Amino acid sequence: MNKDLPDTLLSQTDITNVELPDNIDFDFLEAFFLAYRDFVGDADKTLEEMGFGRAHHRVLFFVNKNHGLTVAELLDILGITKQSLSRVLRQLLDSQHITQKTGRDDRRQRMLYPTLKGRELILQLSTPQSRRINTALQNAELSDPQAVLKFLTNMTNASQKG
Amino acid sequence: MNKDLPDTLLSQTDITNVELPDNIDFDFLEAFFLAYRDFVGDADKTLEEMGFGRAHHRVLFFVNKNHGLTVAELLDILGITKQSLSRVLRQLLDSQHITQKTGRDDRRQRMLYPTLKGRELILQLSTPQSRRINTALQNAELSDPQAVLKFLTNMTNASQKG
DNA sequence: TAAAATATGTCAACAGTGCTGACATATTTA
DNA sequence: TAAATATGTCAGCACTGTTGACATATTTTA
Repeated sequence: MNKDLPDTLLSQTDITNVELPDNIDFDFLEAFFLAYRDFVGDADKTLEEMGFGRAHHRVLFFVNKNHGLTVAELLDILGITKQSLSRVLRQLLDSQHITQKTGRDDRRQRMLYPTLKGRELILQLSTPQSRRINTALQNAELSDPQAVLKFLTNMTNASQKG
Repeated sequence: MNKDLPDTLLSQTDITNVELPDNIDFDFLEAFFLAYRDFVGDADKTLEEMGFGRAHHRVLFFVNKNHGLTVAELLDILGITKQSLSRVLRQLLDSQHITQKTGRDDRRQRMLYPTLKGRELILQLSTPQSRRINTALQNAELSDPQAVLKFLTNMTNASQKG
């Protein structure tokens, strides 16, 4: 491949030693990526057995955490469009992991609730993730473990407004 | 939709108050998701202007962080297959953000390097992410900010082995 | 009350990024 | 020399995201 160029002699001006201004903690960026990669991976095996993907996990997670969530609120949290949500939510309704109730105040709204089946599934999905977090916290020898939660909360756009 | 059921009377056994064993910190799980969602979102606008996606970002990030990375090493870090990588890496090579050199020891290997153009791009992509992290760390009032990095490092599979 | 706005749902087409399987080339190792 | 390895490519497919268009039920506004 790329037989045109004698690639051991590829333009040395590209593989450059030019110093760029750089006050960026790449180690931290890397750690955040790797941490999240393995964190979400904890649930993959269970999800695959259910025929679900990570999108189902996220939907079920937030419905479980926030009983009575409306569709619009869920879309806002997930940061996706209703068309993206529809397929995944439809499957979770069909599989009876989630149920809907018509809104009391506003009958246009669909309030979402996890079923017992759904609650059991999200517990199963969350358990290895929670265990990973607890182990990581313990081994980090933090004087104040709550500070890590505060850091994570500060990372969201919503928190940066305040 | 779903006119068959009087959904205000949907099976109350599904919307259950049954207590499940639950020692899971859902707030922490949520915060981690939201933090990562907004963290990666920082780069989206720049990526879109370049005609790139988040996969390009990840590839360029690790090549920049680890000059001379081989393809196999990169695949291992990213946790994807070579077929998945190929399209993205091909585009980054074509756009001259990354260059290859044949391995010195093993001429089968392709050692990957960022070009000056690539280094400038990854700096541009990483700057808002780094700023977000620094602000979040400061506002978390940590006695030891390095402990957060340690926590994140502990979250990876590799670290859990030790 | 009629019209406009809102919340939700659905269809269609498409894009980005992952997967598996199969096969090819160059190079190194046994 | 034969087998193993590192890489690349093609084809087909799955999951999850997008936009645009349109429909229905309900609420709000004029």
